[in-house]
Amino acid sequence: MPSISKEDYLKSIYKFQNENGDSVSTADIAADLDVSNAATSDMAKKLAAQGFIKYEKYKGLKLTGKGEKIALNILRRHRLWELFLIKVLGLSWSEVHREAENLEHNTSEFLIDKIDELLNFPEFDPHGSPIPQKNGEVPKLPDMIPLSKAVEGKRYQIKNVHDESEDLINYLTKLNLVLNKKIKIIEKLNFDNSMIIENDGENITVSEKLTNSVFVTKI
Amino acid sequence: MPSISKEDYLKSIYKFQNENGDSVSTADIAADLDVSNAATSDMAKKLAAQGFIKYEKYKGLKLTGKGEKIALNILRRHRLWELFLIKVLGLSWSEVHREAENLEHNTSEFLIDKIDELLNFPEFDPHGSPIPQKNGEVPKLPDMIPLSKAVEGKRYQIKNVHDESEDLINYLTKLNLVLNKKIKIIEKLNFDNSMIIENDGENITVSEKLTNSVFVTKI
DNA sequence: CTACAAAGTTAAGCATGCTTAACTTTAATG
DNA sequence: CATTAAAGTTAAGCATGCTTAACTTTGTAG
Ligand SMILES: [Mn+2]
Ligand SMILES: [Mn+2]
Ligand SMILES: [Mn+2]
Ligand SMILES: [Mn+2]
Repeated sequence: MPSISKEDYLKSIYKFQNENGDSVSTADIAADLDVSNAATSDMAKKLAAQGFIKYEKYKGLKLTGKGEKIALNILRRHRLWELFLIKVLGLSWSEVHREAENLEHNTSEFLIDKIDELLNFPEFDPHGSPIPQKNGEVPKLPDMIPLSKAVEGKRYQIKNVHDESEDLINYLTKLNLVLNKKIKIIEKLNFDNSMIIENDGENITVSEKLTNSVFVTKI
Repeated sequence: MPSISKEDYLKSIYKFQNENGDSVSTADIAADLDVSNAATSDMAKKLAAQGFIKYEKYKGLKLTGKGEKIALNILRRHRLWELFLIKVLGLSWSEVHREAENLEHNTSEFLIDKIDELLNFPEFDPHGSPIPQKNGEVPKLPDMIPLSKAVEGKRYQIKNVHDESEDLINYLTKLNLVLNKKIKIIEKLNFDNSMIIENDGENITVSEKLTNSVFVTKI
C-alpha cells in the first residue's frame, strides 16, 4: 500500500486528469497539494518506479491502471466519510471535507464497507460528486455546465459544487445555494462576469469565482 | 500538537504509569510500541525537551501535567471511537481496537465531541475502561481484581478486559465471557495456574494468561 | 532560428522516526 | 567491594517527504 502522501498525490493526479483529460503537470499537483514543484518532481519518479503513474520528464504525469485504482479507492473513502459525517454525525456541509481528508487514509477497507452499507450504497457525496463503488465503477454525473456558462432567462438546478474551499461552501450555505436547488438566471454582467440569479424568489448577485465552481443542469 | 508517534508514546507511558505507578522504563514502552529501546531513548529526549515528560537518563520516564493531558485526550479519542464503531457501525468487540489505534490521531476535537454527544457522554468503553471526559476527568473504575486472584467457590462479575490482543478478545467472545458477565470460580489448579469457572451453567477451563487479563468484581 | 521567460528537474540539505552495533550505567552476586 | 549481566544510551546510518537554490528544457515572440 502506498503511504499517505502518495495516496494524496494519486488522488490529485486523478482529479486533474478527470477534469482536463490526459496528462497532468507537476505544477498543478504542487499547487493543489501545497508543496513545491521540486517535491512533486521527486514524488513523480517514485510513483513511476512503483508503477502507479507513467512519467516522462517535462511531459507530465499520467495514472496507470494500478494508480487509478488507488486514486478511486481514496476518493471512495473520502466521499463516503463526507456523507457519513453529515448524515450520521450532523456535521455541516463545509466541515466535512477537511475531516475526510485525514480519515480517508486511516480507515480499513472493512470499516469503509460498513459505512457504505449503513448509507445504503450511495452514488453521490454531499457535494454531488460520484462515489466510486466497491467494484470500481464510478456513477455517471448528469451533463453539467459551470453556472458561469448558463444562459440568461433560463432555469437550472445545482448538481455539483467544488468542495475544496470551506469559504465557498460557507458562502453558498448562507445564500442557500445548496445541492439540487433550482435557480433562474436573471442577468449576466459583462463588466466583471458576475451574475444576477433568482433563488427562493429573491435576486442575488454572485461573482465569477462562484459561478465557475458551481455546476448545473438545465431544467 | 505532537506528531502521531509522540501521541502513541505518551499514551503508552500513561498506560504503564497508570498500571504500575511512578516512572516507566524505556524497555516497557519499546515493547509496547514494538520499536527498539534505542528509538525510545531517542524519543524520551525529544518528549522531555518539549515538556511532555520528565526524563532522567537510566531513571525512567514520567508524564508532566502537559503530557498527561495529551495522553488522556488520545485515550478519550480511542475509547470513544471504539464505542462508536460497535454501537453505530456494528463492528465486533475484537475489531475496534485496531481501527481506533489509527482514528485516534486523525479526528478533529470537534468531531470527537460530536461522537461523545451522539453516544450520550459515555463513561466506559467496550472493554470496560474509563473514557476521559472533555473536562479531563477520568471516571472511576470499581475495585477490581484480576480473575487470577479470584477465590474458589465465590461469584464474580467481569468488569474490564485488556483490549490489545485481538486473539484474546476473540477467544473471550467464543467463550461468551463478555463484559458484565457473572461467573463462579469452581477450582484453581496450582499445577499451571489455570482455573475452572462456571459460565452459562457450564464449566470451562481457562489459562493463566487469560485470567491475568480479565478483571472482575466480587458479587 | 534565436533568445529568453516560464516550466520543470536536479542537487544539497533538513526533520522525523526508525534501525543495528557499540558503548555506558546500574544493580545484583558472590 | 569487585565482577558481571542486564538495562539503557549513544552513534551512525537509512527511508520518507519536504525545502531552497541552481540548473535544464521547452516553447514562443521577435
Ligand atoms: Mn471532499
Ligand atoms: Mn488526504
Ligand atoms: Mn482499545
Ligand atoms: Mn495510535
